[in-house]
Amino acid sequence: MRNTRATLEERGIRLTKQRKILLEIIDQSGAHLDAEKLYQLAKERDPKLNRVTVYRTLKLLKESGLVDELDLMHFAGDQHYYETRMKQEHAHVICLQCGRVEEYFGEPLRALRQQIQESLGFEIVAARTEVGGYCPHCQAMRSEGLVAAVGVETMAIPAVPHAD
Amino acid sequence: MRNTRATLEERGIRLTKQRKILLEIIDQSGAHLDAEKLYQLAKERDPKLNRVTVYRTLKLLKESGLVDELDLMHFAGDQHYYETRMKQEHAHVICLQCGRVEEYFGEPLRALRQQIQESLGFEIVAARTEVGGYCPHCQAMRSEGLVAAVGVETMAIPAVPHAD
DNA sequence: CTGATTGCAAAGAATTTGCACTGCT
DNA sequence: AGCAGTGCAAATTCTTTGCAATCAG
Repeated sequence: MRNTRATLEERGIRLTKQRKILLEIIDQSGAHLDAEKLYQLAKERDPKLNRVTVYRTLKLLKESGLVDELDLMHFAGDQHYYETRMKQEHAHVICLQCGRVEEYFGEPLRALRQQIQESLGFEIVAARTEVGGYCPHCQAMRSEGLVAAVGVETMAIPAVPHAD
Repeated sequence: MRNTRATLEERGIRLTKQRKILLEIIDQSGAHLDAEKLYQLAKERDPKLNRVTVYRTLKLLKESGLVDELDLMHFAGDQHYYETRMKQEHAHVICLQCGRVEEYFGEPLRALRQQIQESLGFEIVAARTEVGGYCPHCQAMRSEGLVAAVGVETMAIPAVPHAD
C-alpha cells in the first residue's frame, strides 16, 4: 500500500476518496474479490460510490501492475478476481467441489518460469498458474459416495467451502 | 477425434451435422479459437449454423473434458479460447506486444503439478499456466525504441504477430 | 418414433462509454 | 483554476435461456 501510493503518484493518478476505499478493501481482504463483491464492500463505506468506479479503478490498477487478475478456472462463472500483486509468485489451486482456494508458493514455480524464459527467450512480465482439483476433504467425501459424480465443469456454484 | 466420438457416444450425445463441423474446425485449427471465430468458420460450411449452437457445443465439450478453455492473459479482451485437450500438459506463453502465442512443454510443468499435488494433497483434474511477456523479436524492437513503452495491459488489440 | 438438438428471438451477466458535474492537486 | 475523476444512464460484448420445429439413433 505504501508503494501503491508512490506508483500512482508517478503516473499522475489522483488519490481520490473512492480509490482510497477500494485500495484498502483490496489490500485488507485476504479473499479473492470479484468486481461485484468489491463494489458491495465499498458501498458500505460510501453508499454513493458507483459500480462503474470500481471497474475503472480495477482497470487502472491492473494497468499499473498493482493488482493481478485471476479467473480461478471459471469455477463460479466468468467473472474475474483480483488480488494485490504479491512479492512472491504463487499458483491458485481451487477445489472443484467446495470452491476453496489454496495458494501454492514453491520452488517449482520459479523453476518453471526460469525454464520458459530460457527455452523460449521470452522476457516474462506476468505469469499465472491455476489448478483445479479436489481438496483432501472433498476427496474423502467423494470416495464415500456422498457426492454424486458429475462432470468437472458441471456442478453448480459452490456452497461455502467446508471449514478448514 | 476418434476418441472424441467414443466419449460423446458414451455420454449419449448425438453427433449432429453441426457438431461434426465444429469438432473438425477445432481439431484442425492449430490456432486458439474463440467462440466468435469458431462461429465464423463454421458458418462458411453451414450458413444456417447458429452462434448459440457454438456456445452450446463448446460448453458440452468443456464438460466432457474434450476441450480446454484458455483466456491467454486476457490480452485481447475477455473472450475465451478453446483447444482440444492435448495428450501433454503445456503452458501458453503470449507476447504482450504482438500477440503471438507459444506453447511450452517441459519437465518443469510436470514437476510443478506433482509438487502441488503432494504439498496440498489435492487431486488435480486440470491445470493451466499462462504467461505474458515479450517474445525475442519484440524485445529487440522495444530496446531499439521503435515501440513506445506502454503499460502492460494498455495496448490495443494486437496486429497480426510478426512472421516467425 | 421420440427425446435430444437446433434456430430464433429475447433475456442476462459483466463490463464499458458518453457526458455533464465534481473535486484533487 | 483546470483537468482528472465521478456518477448516472445507456450502450456493448459475451453468453445463456425459452420454446417450437427438426433430426439422429
